[in-house]
Amino acid sequence: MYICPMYTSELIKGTLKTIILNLLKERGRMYGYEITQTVKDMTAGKIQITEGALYPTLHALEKNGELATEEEYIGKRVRKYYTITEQGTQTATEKVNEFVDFIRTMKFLLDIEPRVSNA
Amino acid sequence: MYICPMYTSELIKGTLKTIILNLLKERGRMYGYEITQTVKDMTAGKIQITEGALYPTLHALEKNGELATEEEYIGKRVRKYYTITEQGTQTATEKVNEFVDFIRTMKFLLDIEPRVSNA
DNA sequence: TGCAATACTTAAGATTCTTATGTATATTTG
DNA sequence: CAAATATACATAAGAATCTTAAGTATTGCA
Repeated sequence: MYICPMYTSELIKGTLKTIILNLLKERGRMYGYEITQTVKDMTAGKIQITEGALYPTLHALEKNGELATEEEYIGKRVRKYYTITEQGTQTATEKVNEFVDFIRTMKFLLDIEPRVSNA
Repeated sequence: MYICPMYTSELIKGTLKTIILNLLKERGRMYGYEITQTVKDMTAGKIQITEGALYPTLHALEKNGELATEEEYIGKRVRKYYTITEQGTQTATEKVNEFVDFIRTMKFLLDIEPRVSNA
């Protein structure tokens, strides 16, 4: 089995929105820093979302109506919680479906799996 | 099952080199236009490599010593055949392995599959 | 008390793609 | 047989998305 320390940035490119939307769809409510840490933990450090990539993406998703925010004070520090909207939930489903289909196509194209059937 | 006409460009981003190298590794000798058509056919049009993306990538791979070229005349028209080098073969294997690992990680992260084991 | 972790923001630069344009030959079709 | 389409290459401008970097400030720990 191939072990890799961290994926080349090209690979993760294009999946960031999918990851964020899906995580918020399944977990309900999260703040930015929490997202980076959760993804890092769940992937054993293989996917590390940088802050420079995360926050602009969160802002874009909010502006687009797929996420909503509520600020909360933890002591003196602001924390911005994100929740997914109805529209965001729909987008999340679509993006995951597209990704699943993409994986199937790539597996065939790269000849990774024996082609079982056309189902 | 989800049917999609063509993937959003973000998804394919980052897999172009992997696709090209692997195809040349398995098929031996191909020219640029042939690569675009083969990928289009194999993916039922879901992945369409544009020429603006293909040729610069081929040139970069050649410059990097992963591909070698030989020109051939088909009538009056030049055709540039690409073959993979030893170094390119190694890179192809690495990139495919990384992609397979990436798929596994993403499936877990997106909760697409039931987690069977940690193998 | 100083360093690491938490928590957010934004700007500059790199990479990789799309879109567009250019050139030219070969084939098909009305 | 002329026009449209397909084949075949190349490259430049612009868009999108990420990395790197720099800034600000609070909190926890050794």
